[in-house]
Amino acid sequence: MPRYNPKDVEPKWQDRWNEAGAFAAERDGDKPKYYVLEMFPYPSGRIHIGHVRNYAMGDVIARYKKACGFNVLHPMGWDAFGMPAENAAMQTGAHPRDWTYANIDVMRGQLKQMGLAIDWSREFATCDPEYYRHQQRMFLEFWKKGFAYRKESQVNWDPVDQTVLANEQVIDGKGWRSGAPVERRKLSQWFFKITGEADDLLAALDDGRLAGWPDNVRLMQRNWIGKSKGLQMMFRFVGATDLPAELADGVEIFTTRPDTLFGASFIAVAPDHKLAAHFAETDPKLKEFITECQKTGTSEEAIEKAEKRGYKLPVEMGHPFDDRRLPVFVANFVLMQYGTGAIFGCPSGDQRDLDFARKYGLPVPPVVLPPNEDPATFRIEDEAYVGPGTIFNSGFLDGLSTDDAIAAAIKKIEEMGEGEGKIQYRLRDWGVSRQRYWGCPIPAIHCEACGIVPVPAGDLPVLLPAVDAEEFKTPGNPLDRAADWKNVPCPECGKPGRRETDTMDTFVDSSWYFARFASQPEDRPTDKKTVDSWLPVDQYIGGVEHAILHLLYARYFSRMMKACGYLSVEEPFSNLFTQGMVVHETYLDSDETKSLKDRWLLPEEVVRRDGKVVHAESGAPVIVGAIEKMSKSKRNVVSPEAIAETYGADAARWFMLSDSPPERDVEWTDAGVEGAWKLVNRVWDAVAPAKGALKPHDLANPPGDMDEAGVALRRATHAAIDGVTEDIEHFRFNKAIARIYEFLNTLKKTPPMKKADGSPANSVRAEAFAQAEALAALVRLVAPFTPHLAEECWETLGGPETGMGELVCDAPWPKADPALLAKDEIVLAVQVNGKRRAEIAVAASADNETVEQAALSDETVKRHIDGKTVRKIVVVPGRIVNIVAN
RNA sequence: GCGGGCGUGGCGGAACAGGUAGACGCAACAGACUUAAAAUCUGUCGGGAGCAAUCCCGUGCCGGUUCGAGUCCGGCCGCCCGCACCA
Repeated sequence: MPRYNPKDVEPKWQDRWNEAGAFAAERDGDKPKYYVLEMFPYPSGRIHIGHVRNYAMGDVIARYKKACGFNVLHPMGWDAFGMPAENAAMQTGAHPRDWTYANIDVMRGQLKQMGLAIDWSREFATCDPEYYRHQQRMFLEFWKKGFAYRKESQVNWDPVDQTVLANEQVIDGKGWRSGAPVERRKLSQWFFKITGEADDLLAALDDGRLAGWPDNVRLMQRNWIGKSKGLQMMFRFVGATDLPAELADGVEIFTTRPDTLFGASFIAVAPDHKLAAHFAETDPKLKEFITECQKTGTSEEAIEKAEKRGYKLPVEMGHPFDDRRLPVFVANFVLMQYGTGAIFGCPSGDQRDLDFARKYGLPVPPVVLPPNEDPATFRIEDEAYVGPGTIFNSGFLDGLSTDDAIAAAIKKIEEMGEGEGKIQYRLRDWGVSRQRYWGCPIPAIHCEACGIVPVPAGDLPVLLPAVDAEEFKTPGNPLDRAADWKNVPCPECGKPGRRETDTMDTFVDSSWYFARFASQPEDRPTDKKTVDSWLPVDQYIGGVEHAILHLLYARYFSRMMKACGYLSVEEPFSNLFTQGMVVHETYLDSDETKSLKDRWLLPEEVVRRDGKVVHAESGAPVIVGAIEKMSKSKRNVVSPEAIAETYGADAARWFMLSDSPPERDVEWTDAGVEGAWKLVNRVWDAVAPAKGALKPHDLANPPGDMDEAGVALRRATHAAIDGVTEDIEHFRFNKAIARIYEFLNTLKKTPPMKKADGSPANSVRAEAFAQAEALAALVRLVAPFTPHLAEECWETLGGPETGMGELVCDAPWPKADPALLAKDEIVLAVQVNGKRRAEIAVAASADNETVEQAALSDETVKRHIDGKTVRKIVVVPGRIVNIVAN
């Protein structure tokens, strides 16, 4: 019997698929379409095993759906713009373009080695001018329609590197590379008006348009959009102020809790608020305080976690409902981006306000009485009460519920003409400007006379200028220094102008790539008819880390593209699956004289010897660290190439889908992949001796004279088909795999049916049929998971001669016969007072009375109810019997 | 800080919609084959008591609902992820 050798077999079938054009998607005939898409990779250098898991999942779906008769689109491309290429340029001197395309070449080869059923003819990278030129064209249209606009916003600025920093590049308030304290700086930037679609983006989460999305992702998006109803109102200064006219009116605040207005004890504005800026002009200490606040990063997390601090302004404000005077602070926990950048503080009803009030000795009047509390004894100590209750200490609101009080307070303020009920969103407009080189240039020209002018459509694309690789080692944005490129005449007046040097956020690139995969006309982003024939994506698969931004931006982008006539769907992804990460142990060299950075060891540098973990070469002890997401910095990565080299792509794919549920993290272990390798061989060992077994049988016509063993095998076969099909449909790959194991165990335990001895001829024919059917099913069931192995088995069994398909990837998915799934006899557990005491076998069709009698007559059951009175018998048909006795 | 997720044998996990906890895999142990090892095959495998039949305990912790709770409810504890310029 030939040994299975993936090194020969896998490339052989990859070539055969290629020659046959097996995975080209074509919109012809009357087959229904199915679009499977995995989030495309960033070309970071090499494929890691996390990619293998992601793409293996999509591949199972693609191959399964193809077998089920769908016309499948399963494309691949590269999310190729972004910071790592520029970081690499700074470190190694390689030009981002060269670095990126070289990485793509390597990674394409690695993906092909995995045997994915991908239509490679549609591949592109987002840094291809042929892709981003269309993005520029859409940008101009969005601009014209008012979807794109400019406004000022805050960024993290590194004064040494002369660059804007991502939040992840700010560590303890300092730039990651320069170590210089980060400043917050205002820049004029481009935005997409995503808030204009906030309502529809929110509505679609619940109206069925995203029924195929996981609840947790929809919830995260709902929270992100953060629709809240509240009150926007003015607080007025007490007495005369010498403030300029635009500030003298007072401070406009937004609150979701107008019911707690009587609990107000201060007013606070954000450090970026214009009122703060005004007083800072004449107050150096305030100026210093604001600068201090700006050293906190721009992330919401950093701001929320920082100690609550404030600076008191020399003004006071009146309470709208009584004659109290409230102090006014500049406070570091008030966010300028949300609401109006100003709040009223109610310490008894908000933890941040309470912390602040305690720190600055402000009063804490309680105004919401929790249920079952006595107003005489209720006190706020260290915890604010944020829940519902009855309003007290609150004048005209006393005795109302929180909900009623909210309505009453809004009504009153509206009557007073001091404000109105308002809906606020947490969602902010999408800032798409990036002060970087390696991104899609924003097609605009600044002109002293004409302002900001669009690049004429005929002049597109605005290509990135050729920049010397050395340029990236100089601080700042190379585009700013590319004089030849930057200095151009204004397209409107012809006077000297300069190009916009901002490039687009890479989330823009990934917001429409799925549409471009479906349709790639040369002269426009998409051909509407073609793209509509494929969209929406039927199954989108990717990491949960994209649950909010990428998926929300893509949803918004579809709406903009629809408005411009490029496609017809609002929601581009009808079903979403978010898979977990691949994690691995980390290993640390025990030599503490080295810097931590240099002590991390690759998994292949480490071996387990006599229960100890040691360095493979030196034998020195190794510290086993936490199990973490695979990352370059901790070196806990395994190379898919090395795995494929040793065990083959099939084993790697199988392992990545077995054991752990796909939505959960999976730990990569050597033992695990060895287990998968064993499986590959067990399948081969089951198939190889049955060479040509399929040819003599017509699987559609089972013989009628099957004996018991044959019927048992057929039942197992059809149970496996049924179970695996259900499991794949529901993304339970780990369970599908468990069922395949079960089936294979049964198959192996069934004695060989082609007997050479004197068995009756009919029986041999019938049993051989059962076995052929089992093998044909087995091979097709494993095909989505281990496609190369399946092809080799299919050929060996004589599959091509059955008329089902030359290749198993073209063969139809097996169908379970319901008649073989039904059981005649079932085993029921019998409980006495809720504890399992016995099992009884009854006919599947037995009625409750029969079941009760069978249960009561069981010896063990009798013993347990002896001397007691049976009070009740619960019979759950097909499941359990519970006898209640005392 | 806010939001989301997860806690089941030595390990990854299974358990449908409240109905036999531990499917399937890994590891481990015992045996077969082998000069030997690897590979392969067979068996055992949550803890405890018992020769056995069988019984007691057991799904992070405390409490509740129910004939019946890993699953539902309330309260804790622990771990992981996201938070707008990483992709």
